[in-house]
Amino acid sequence: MIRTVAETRRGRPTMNDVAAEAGVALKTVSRVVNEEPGVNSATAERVRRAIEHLGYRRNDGARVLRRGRTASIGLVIEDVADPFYSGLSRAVEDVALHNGSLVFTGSSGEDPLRERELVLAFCARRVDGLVIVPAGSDHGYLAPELTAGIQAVFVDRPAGAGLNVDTVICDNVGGARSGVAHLIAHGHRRIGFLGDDATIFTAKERLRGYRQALTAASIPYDPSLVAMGTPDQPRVTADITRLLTLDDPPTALFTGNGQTTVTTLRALTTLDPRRATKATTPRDTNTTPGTRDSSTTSGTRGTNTAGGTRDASAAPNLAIVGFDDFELADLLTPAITVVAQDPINLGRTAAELLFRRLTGSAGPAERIQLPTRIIPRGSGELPPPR
Amino acid sequence: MIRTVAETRRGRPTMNDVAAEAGVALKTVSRVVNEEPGVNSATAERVRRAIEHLGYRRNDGARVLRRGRTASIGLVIEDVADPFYSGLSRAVEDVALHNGSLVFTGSSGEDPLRERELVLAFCARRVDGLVIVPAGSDHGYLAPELTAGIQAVFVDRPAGAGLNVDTVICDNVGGARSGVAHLIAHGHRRIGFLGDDATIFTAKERLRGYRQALTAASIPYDPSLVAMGTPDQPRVTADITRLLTLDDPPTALFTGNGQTTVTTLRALTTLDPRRATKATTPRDTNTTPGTRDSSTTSGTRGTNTAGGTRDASAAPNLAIVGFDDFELADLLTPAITVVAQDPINLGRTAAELLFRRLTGSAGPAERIQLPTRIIPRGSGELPPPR
DNA sequence: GCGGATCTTGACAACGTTGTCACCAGGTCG
DNA sequence: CGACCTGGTGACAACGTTGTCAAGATCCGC
Repeated sequence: MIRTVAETRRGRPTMNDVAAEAGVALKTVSRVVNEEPGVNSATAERVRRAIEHLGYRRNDGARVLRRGRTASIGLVIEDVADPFYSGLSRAVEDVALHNGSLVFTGSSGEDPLRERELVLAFCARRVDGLVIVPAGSDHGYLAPELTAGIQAVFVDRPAGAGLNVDTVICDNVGGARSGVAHLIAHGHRRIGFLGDDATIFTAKERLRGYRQALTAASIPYDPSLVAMGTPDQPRVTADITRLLTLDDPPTALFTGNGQTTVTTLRALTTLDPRRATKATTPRDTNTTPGTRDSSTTSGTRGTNTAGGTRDASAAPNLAIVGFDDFELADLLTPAITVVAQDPINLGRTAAELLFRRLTGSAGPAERIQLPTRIIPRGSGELPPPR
Repeated sequence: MIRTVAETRRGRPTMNDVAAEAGVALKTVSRVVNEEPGVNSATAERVRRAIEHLGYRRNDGARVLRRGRTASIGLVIEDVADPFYSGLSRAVEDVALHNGSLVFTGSSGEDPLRERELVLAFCARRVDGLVIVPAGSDHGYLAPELTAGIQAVFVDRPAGAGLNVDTVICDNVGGARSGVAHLIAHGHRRIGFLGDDATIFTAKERLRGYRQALTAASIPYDPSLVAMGTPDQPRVTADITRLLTLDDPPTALFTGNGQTTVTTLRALTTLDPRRATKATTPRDTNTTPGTRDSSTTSGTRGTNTAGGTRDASAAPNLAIVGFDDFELADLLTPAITVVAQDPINLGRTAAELLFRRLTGSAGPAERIQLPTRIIPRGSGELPPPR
């Protein structure tokens, strides 16, 4: 009995090992593995048995080197753990699967440097294409990649100036405008705006929508009603306290993204016992899924709620409309009215566009805008106190 | 002036092109790119300029082929869009980044076949290691990979029989036991159990914990109080209706995972107007983030709540304890008491174990069990009606 | 001025696959 | 019977890197 070298070798068997085992040439194994026609069925069977016996698996790395396409794409988002992006992520993954592609996923955490590192690492792996939720605004580093033929689609936010790439975003201005108009239609004229950090594209756009709605209703814009920043609990609580202790406090709030909405609700519960579910059982955040980062989202304990001379709990029936839908919005009391965008649609549309490009679709860069829609649930229909 | 071929060529420049441009040998470029010592600084500078000029990036695929390690790992989970798994996913990603590795992510969707496909695709890409939340129970297909030297760590659920791999799970039995004991301590003796599909490991374990708690309190086990299955709205609503119309209905519910808890709350809101936030504004699920799949999670509209002869809305103050914490549990009315496990810790622990193996740690397969803890918030402390 | 050490550089094979081309045996057709 | 095709197979180069080894230049001490 002949024992081949392969059987005793360390590590992965190669096509060569299989060929030796089956007594054929390397190329014949290649043909069998790739199901190319023109192999005698008896030979093929012998090869397949050898493959089975040795536990051979094709090395796709080497294959890629030879053929060019890697059948993989890179996905850079802000944070996989954020429900908005994880929905988007899943949609991209599904489209990729459908196109026979694998997905490298990476979270930038709003850090332009990390975004860049991730993108370049993906490019070094020679992914066929990229889906990017940009953190930074300078994407000059992408230019060489693009001219080298890598396809990229930006989602949720556009690319920095000077980069001509496909983009899929939602109608931030229109969505915010309609959400604020909804509050105005229910009688509100003093409407607070709580937004994400002002450097973020979507935050700026939504503020723009807010102002448009005010203008359309001939309500003057009052900067003191606007607060923007990262949606961590202390900051939001402080901002809300400031808003509610104004001489002429808002009767309604428009919150600029999902995280901010949730943080706002938690702040209001802390500030206003009448709204509070159970004042003695503070939230324990350490193990909560879906938070951005355990260090940025601190608990409600010990937040600096003491503040102005007026009582911040003077607004028990503050109306609220939030941008972004979120799980359980319907089960809160009152249920939360939202301007919903569709992360799954966003991801799917972007990925489909990418694969269309990869299969040869030419033409100038597209900019697709997806609609939003209002889902009234109660919190946005509360009238102002008279 | 000499124009090199590289400048006019299509596609990516290679080290060869850079070498030609800089007037050095291929190997010298390799040294510069990899920051190996022993290159004259003037030469190195010339090479760097050529790299810059051509927009060269190292092809990591070829590099991998030569060196063996791919500096990438594969992550297979149930669904990236599920907040539990997306938290886990983010933790794995962070550890990978910290170890200079990229992550291929894939969702199995509880389909053993897809799990297998994903794992094998990752192996074909020669990932260094795998973190797997198994969907199936037969992992024979992994054996050749393991003997070939691929490291694997199973998370959240153990591997199928006969596979000796590292495993990180949480204390499902103990967690469920303590959650149910908590209800018993508050006076309940008729406690319903709503669990995930009975084929899923964690679901079985938690049912075991439920039974242990009953036994410890000398309460007989009543199978009619147990309902298991995929946590889609119609099924859960039907099950709850059945439980509440029993001759001797439960005064408390223990829900076996996050999705089931949420679905249960939604069902109760539908069934019991006294619990309902606003009966006229049904939830609109189409755009909600974090749902398992838009087809499995249907809205509450049109669910078959009509059923038994008794009134299913007869339990306004049903106590509830849920397995898994979830965002907003603290803001519901009443706030929801949960047995929290820590998906981030789960992911981090698994990934760290994987990288310890990859850096040479030998020894027998470990089985790490992480603790859970109860977070009382109100719903689990409601007494039974007298 | 010579043997040897040091520094810098390059030629070449190898990683595991696929594309190209050529070869051989056997059959078909004119 | 020779030209031609066809089905099956294999030899070989190439993909873009890195590891090994060796060679040439320069410098040291004696």
